[in-house]
Amino acid sequence: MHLKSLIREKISKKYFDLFGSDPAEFTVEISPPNFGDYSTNVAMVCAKSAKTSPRKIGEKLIEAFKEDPDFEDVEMAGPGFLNFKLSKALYRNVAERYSKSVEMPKVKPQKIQFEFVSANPTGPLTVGHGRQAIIGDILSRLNSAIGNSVTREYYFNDAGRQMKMLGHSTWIRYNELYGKKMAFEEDDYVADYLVDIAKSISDKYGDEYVGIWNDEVQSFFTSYASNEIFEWIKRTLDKLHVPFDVYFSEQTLYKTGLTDEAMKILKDKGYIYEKEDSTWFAVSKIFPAEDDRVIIRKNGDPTYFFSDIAYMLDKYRRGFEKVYYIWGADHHGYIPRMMAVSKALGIPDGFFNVILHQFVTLKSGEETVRMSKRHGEFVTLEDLMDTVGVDATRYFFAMMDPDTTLVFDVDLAKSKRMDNPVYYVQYAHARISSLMKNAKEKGIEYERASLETISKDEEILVRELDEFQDVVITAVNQQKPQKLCNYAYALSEKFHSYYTDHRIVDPGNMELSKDRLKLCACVKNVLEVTLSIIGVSAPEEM
RNA sequence: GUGCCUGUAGCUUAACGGAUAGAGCGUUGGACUCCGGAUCCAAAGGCUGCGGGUUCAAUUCCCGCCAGGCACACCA
Repeated sequence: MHLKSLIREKISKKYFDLFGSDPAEFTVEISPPNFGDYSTNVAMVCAKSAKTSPRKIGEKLIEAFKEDPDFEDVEMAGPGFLNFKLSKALYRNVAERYSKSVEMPKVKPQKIQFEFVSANPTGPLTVGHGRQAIIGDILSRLNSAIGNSVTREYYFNDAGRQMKMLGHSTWIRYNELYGKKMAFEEDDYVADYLVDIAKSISDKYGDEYVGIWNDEVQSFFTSYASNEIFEWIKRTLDKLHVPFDVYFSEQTLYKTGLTDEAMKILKDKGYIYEKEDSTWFAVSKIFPAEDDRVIIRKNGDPTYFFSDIAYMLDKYRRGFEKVYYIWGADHHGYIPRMMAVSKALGIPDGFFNVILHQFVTLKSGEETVRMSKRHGEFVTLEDLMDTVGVDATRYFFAMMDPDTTLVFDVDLAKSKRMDNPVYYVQYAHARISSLMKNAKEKGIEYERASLETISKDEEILVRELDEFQDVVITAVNQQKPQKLCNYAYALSEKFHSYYTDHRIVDPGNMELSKDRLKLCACVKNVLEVTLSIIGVSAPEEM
């Protein structure tokens, strides 16, 4: 059993026996050095309800644990912490388990959805999308791993104004190829990648569209360009190892009649009204401080917000218990109106969730690269991956709290030196792999080692191994992928330190060697699982 | 002006409300005739932006300031 859980259960039970009630919420954690192995604050948090002092509670618990063979020693220290020293047998059990496999904690399964990236096919993915892709991907991996049923979804607008501008811009580039200069319209896309697409059209269809602009040409250029770009986006995601289960097109909502249905529901409930020739959704009826929003424009075109309403209804109808929208921080103003939508549609609280992440800038040397999509001056996600590699790209996006702005240090990510955390962690794994190989060559079989020689320094490692489940749960609950990176780093750190102080494969002491190898195998297993969730490779050699 | 996010060592940052705020870079000084030196050990460097409050205990929770980022469209 997980050591902390074991200690926790023993405390709860003893406490109930002694005081006739359950203890208040308390913690069990790894002690600081020289305070035993694990410590709890139970005596302090229960003092008030038990109407006695922490010291008295602690003394009684210590007395009650005297005969427990799992605890070699229990002491009280500081303001009332109880510090436990665990038996060797417990440590052996834990190590034994991790040497075989790494179990994921399991939760009551839920059907959940993560919707992320969702970039419209008007241009390549940027580094900002990259951050979002990694956050979404890791949270998806985590939730699948603990037993939830996860759908990864990519939503895109394939109707509407932006698409039209994309088609028009491509057509202009196409005409340029034939020497016909035309003016871009105000919101057209001027970026260079459209030149390539125009060339490809020219290669296939020649000059048949030069100087001709009508609805048919419009729709041809729009769909040609968006298809090309979408393929490009998908290749990039593939390269980044971010798969999607569903690519959901906005048009579907209109084709299936879901938009009409959503409109009817909201109308019946009185959330829809007409004003100034437009149709409005009454956000203020739910959140008085918020402004109402237009869903059908004067010209009869629906806004994207209207699609989003129907899309939420669709998600709900599909039976998800929870949906997560992962958005860049610039979208945060969208949250209240979407929350209002979920309430207006009668969707239960807890269904609609948003995970926001702050922006990304790139740093190379002293120079900070600013993103400017508008002028076609931005670094694509693909360029970044080609420069620093997939592992570093993923790790660097994963290792920072989504709530903080991320300065992506390109030079650091590229470096194969010790200051690069990716290599530090991978190096630990490669080093252990090398040990295993070494042992194999010498014919040392360690799988069935007894672990009798386990002592203080090994226990440090075992405690760190046993943190794994907690880290996973915390990462999921707080939606913080960086917890995994921090953990992988901490475990690697403890291994490197252990390695330096102890000779693992010692021909002069076979029993010790086997025990140590077995322990290293545990570390390797946990590192592999952790890295696999981060989506970074665990190399045998580097 | 309103809302959201963030202020921790010179730099990048960690810390389910817990004990002496933990790392890396940089600086200084050390460690393999032996398993991968891409490693390890040590030193120096902190009124955790400021001021209140809650608590046995606050970097963490609450309130007010200050600073930076972002958003406030019939664009997404």
